[in-house]
Amino acid sequence: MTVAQLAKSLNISADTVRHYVRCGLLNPMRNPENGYKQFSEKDKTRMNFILQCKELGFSLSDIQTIMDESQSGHSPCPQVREIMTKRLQETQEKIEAMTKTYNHMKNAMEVWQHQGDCLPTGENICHLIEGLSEPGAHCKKGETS
Amino acid sequence: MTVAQLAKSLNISADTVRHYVRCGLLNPMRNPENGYKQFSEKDKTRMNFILQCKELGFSLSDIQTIMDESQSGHSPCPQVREIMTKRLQETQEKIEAMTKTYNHMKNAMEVWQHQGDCLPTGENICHLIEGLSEPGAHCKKGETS
DNA sequence: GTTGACCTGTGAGTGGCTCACAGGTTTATA
DNA sequence: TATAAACCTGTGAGCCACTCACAGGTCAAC
Repeated sequence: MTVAQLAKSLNISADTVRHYVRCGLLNPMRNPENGYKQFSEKDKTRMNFILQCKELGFSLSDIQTIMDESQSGHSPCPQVREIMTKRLQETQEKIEAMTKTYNHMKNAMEVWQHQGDCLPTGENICHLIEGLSEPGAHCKKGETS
Repeated sequence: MTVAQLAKSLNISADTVRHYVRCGLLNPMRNPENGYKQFSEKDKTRMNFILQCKELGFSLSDIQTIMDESQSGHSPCPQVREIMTKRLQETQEKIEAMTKTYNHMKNAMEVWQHQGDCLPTGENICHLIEGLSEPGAHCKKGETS
């Protein structure tokens, strides 16, 4: 299989395949005639594993770690559990942070619905944004449209 | 104000301040004696604006765009609304994607509680992970600990 | 044999920091 | 006044997971 064939069969981009090869997650043979990467069924299985791991929130280097451990004959399971615990918490924190931002955004959009646009003065950059933290300061006069 | 003083007064890292300067979001004077960055009160106000924008989900280049528009005497408000609409949707999509991943992770952790660790065979890498998508395949024998 | 579509590998760019590091500056002590 | 230690500076490079750009190679149809 070439890069494009493997990519298509797994519904990912050829660039992604190349990226994983460059990272060392995959080590395909080379076609001696033209130097192109040549993937075996085993490579495809490996790629599938990588994709499954990604869905589970593992980073590429996590995946490398797991595969290395397995390759060297040890059980990767304890590491898998440990890494997952870490990633689970990180993901939770990220979601919380993003949700907080999202709520700020939503709130801003609502407030802005009732405000017109303003021309900048030397003192401020955008009334909409600056007004949010100083409730009394948002645009009352000088509205332009 | 030096980098460290500005950073401390706004509770951000000195590296972040330097980063914004490198990006062109801030253009502090230089102390002619030693070439150090020298921030004015106006720079601090500007930095405050940047931080507010970040909380609202704007990217650094969004912020640059907004400040440029304002600086050139035009109202940045229409752009602010437009960019925000885009970022709001992006943020929602990101949260949804992360939540999906999070649920996968949670589910995996639960399933794994009832499974032992396995030694890798030539055929697989980690039963825990591979077992998730092939419900019948997860580790039943050969458990090691 | 030649056109043109497609594919290849590699280098570089993205965002938003964060770290490393050599050297300059400031402060405390001798 | 000398010197040592602590701290601060600017800049370069690295992080992650791709994605894009691009010059050149390959292949099928005519």
